[in-house]
Amino acid sequence: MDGGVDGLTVGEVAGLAGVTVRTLHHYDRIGLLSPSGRTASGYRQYSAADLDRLHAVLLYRDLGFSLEDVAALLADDADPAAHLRRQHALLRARLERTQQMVAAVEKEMEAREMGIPLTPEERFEVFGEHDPEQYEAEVQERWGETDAYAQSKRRTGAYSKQDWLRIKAEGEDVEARFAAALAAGVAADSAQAMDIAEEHRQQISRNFYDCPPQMHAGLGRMYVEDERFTAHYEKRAAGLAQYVSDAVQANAVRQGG
Amino acid sequence: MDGGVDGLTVGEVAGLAGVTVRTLHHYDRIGLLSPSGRTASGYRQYSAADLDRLHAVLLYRDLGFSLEDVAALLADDADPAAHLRRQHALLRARLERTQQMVAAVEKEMEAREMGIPLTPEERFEVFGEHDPEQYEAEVQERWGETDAYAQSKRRTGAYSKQDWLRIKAEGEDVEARFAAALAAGVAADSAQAMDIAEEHRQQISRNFYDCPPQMHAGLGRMYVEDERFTAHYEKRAAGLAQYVSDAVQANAVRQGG
DNA sequence: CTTGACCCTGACGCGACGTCAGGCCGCACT
DNA sequence: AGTGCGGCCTGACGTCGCGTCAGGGTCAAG
Repeated sequence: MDGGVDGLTVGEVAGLAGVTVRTLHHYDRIGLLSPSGRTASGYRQYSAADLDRLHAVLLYRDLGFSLEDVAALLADDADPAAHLRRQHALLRARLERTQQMVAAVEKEMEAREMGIPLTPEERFEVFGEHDPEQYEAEVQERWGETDAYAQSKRRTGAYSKQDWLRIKAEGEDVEARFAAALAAGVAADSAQAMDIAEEHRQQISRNFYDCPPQMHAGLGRMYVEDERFTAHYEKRAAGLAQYVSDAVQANAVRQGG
Repeated sequence: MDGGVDGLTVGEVAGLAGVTVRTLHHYDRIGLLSPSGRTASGYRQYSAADLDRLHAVLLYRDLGFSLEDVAALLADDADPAAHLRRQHALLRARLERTQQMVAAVEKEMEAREMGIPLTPEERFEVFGEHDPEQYEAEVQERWGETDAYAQSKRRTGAYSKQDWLRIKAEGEDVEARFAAALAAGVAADSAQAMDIAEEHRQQISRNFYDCPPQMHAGLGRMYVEDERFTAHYEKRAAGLAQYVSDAVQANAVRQGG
């Protein structure tokens, strides 16, 4: 009658939360999460409030905090709403960082496809926010755009030479057709130009990685934003980078709609 | 003359990659990443290829792989393009999971706002994919929608009672105005209904957490998708949940465009 | 009243480094 | 030519967050 809700055992909580019993023992031992009750025989009993706390602990832990820091966070302010706000902010930050990492990998895939070398800073910049000036000058002169470096980059690939030549030829073909369309005065958002763009997209998907229209649009933007990709296209024809970018984006809208 | 590129020292690589020298020593010791050269005096010399490998190591590590697994991954296939594809897929999976966690936190914030209890499974389901059937029945009968559980949930909040009453009153006000608009036959996508929706959004932002239009639209969808939220509105007036949802989404489009 | 699943408390082990300790390079500055 | 001083080397021990027995009590079912 006196509404004392009974608790869950370690095993039940462990099953619910997807952790081991040992983990819960550990959290009890270090005082991070002690069950609010025990049975006469010493069994741990976890209450609903304990589950709340465990939930917060696991989320913070998953976000990379040490258990000591988690304890501090949970001790700081007892307001649960504040935790939800903080967790929300932290998760959104993580989301953003992951998106940047995805973008970085996509950029690298595209760079590899074209044989364009990325600088070491560029490749690591997504890991932690260390000072970007620090090693810049020094590494620039060591690993600058020397032929040796570019070639070593290209050699690291373990493609079959056959495949590589075929892929290269396909790429050449599409680029040539883009250049021809540009020279002929075909509008970048015309069906003809978009068709070439679509073929470009499917080529990437076949040969390198799955490239949905939206991602393709991102690559298109990069062609005009990153000077090395721009240079790659401008070497063939003036204005080609912008032209390809426009056609790719127009095609993405067409495919997406 | 014979183009042997010289390497980077541990400190330089550490600075570039944002790790400590000790970490690089460790990776060398366990054979995960041994520099391709040494100076006469025993200094480690890292080549560009070593940086490539380190980059992959750090990415996989960041994704949660043990160093042993990372070694296996890197040994598996020497094709760098395969790694990029795999990393891309893993990152996208992580992105998705993070998005789910963000959504879960948002749902919980909203639930707390309305005093609706979430089941334990619901709160933990985003952590690891353990069998959803397993503990379902058992916990359902223990922690089902009893008053005791709901009340204990509500009590866990540490709001000042003043604040809580004011916030509650504000919520009541907006809900009442929604209900009145519905009763008066005002269309859900009319300016009047959207104005109430916008006030609802700003109320959430003020009292609970920053709620941009897009997120607000997500909440709106939940009002008709989750039966408990639906019930909350339907108790006041039939069709109100759908009405609020429509108004909120229309307003999101208006604000977003 | 036994059996098997679950609980308890030590206690040791392990992965991925952090953190000295003691000593060797290398370059600048005097 | 010496003399710092920062950076590099190799042990070796410490730490964190548990995993994994070992040895023993508990509890509902048969």
